[in-house]
Amino acid sequence: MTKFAIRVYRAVLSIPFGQVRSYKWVAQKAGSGRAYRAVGQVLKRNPYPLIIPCHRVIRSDKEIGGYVFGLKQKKFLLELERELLKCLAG
DNA sequence: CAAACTATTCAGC
DNA sequence: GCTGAATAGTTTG
Repeated sequence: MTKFAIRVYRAVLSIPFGQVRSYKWVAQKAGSGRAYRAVGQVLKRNPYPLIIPCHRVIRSDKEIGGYVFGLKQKKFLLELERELLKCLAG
């Protein structure tokens, strides 16, 4: 657990429901906008991949980077949140 | 401290 | 659309 990791977790947890951010975004909030690589590292090695919405973090190209449980799950969660958002919002 | 690793991103063709 | 180069932090020896 490092300061950078904590910052990354806070940034990721700050992502609203149904929303997605890029690693660069998280890295910037974490402190260094050029540590997107480290962000991925910290995310993949995060102590609690469940309490952290790491599935809301995707590549800048809108591409799925990776996921602890599998890319399919990540995509599924993203689509699920969008669908749920539509049901809740409108 | 140094080397290796990484769920990325930008630039050139 | 693909290939090559660059950045910053964690991890391991």
